[in-house]
Amino acid sequence: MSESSTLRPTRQRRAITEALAGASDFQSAQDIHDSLRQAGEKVGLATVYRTLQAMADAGEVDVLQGSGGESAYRRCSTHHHHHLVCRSCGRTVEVTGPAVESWAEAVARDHDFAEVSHSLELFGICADCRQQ
Amino acid sequence: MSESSTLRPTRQRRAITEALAGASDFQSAQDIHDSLRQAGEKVGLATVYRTLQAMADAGEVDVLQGSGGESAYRRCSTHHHHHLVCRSCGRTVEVTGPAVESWAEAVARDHDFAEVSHSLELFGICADCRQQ
DNA sequence: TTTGTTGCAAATGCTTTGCAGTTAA
DNA sequence: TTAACTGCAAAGCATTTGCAACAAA
Repeated sequence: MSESSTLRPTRQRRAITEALAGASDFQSAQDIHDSLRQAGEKVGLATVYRTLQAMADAGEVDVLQGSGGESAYRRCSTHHHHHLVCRSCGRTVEVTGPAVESWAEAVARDHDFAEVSHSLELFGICADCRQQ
Repeated sequence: MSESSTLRPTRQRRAITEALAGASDFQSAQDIHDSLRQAGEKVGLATVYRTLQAMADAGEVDVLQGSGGESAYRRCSTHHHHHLVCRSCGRTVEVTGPAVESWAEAVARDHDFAEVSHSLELFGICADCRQQ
């Protein structure tokens, strides 16, 4: 938990950042660890976890909760948005939903809740996967 | 994974169902196990997990993915809806969002995705928790 | 030098499973 | 009797943490 102290740009940190930049879809910490391995970069698994967590705290990456207790990370634009994920191939599309945002706020107001945030993910089968 | 075979109404099964019925909010498998313990019902933790999973498969309960790799269960009305959960006390309110449903369908259509489902949860601080 | 970082291995914590005994049908 | 169900304890997994060696500032 290194608060907002000093973050050092180390080799490992850079490698992980690049691995995320190169991937188009969500990847688990272990996926990233494997990628780095194959790319010849030696980075400890614990370091991958720690770094990913730090990046998530800093809002540099998005976190998606898998159903098996594992988290998937993805480098993301900073503005608020959601994802449409293909259940079959994992392809991900970034989507925004103004309608949802305002709806969420209205609901929160109705029930007198403050500091409302929301998590929303859409799942389906993409056109490509349907064809075969 | 006992498909659509025969489901037997046992003492344990009943106890778990009642524990869920008595609770108003989401509870983890372990929470339920504890409740049963205190209520004098002796049910194995593994059984609680197996039963909860079976009920989830049957659509009798809702499953919420916690951030720490743990699942929370709740007896739920069968119609489609979402939840507004208090981050502080855990109080849960069931909400529906016609706007969200139609938005989700529209997005899916735009990107040519089929069989679209979505998971949506709202989190905030309820009025009671804010007062203290 | 000082302090954040890293790697490894050990330790967590939640959930699943193997197996033998138990129970509903 | 038979096929599910149960409990216990032993895995299984993803993730976290302690600690000594390291590296950036």
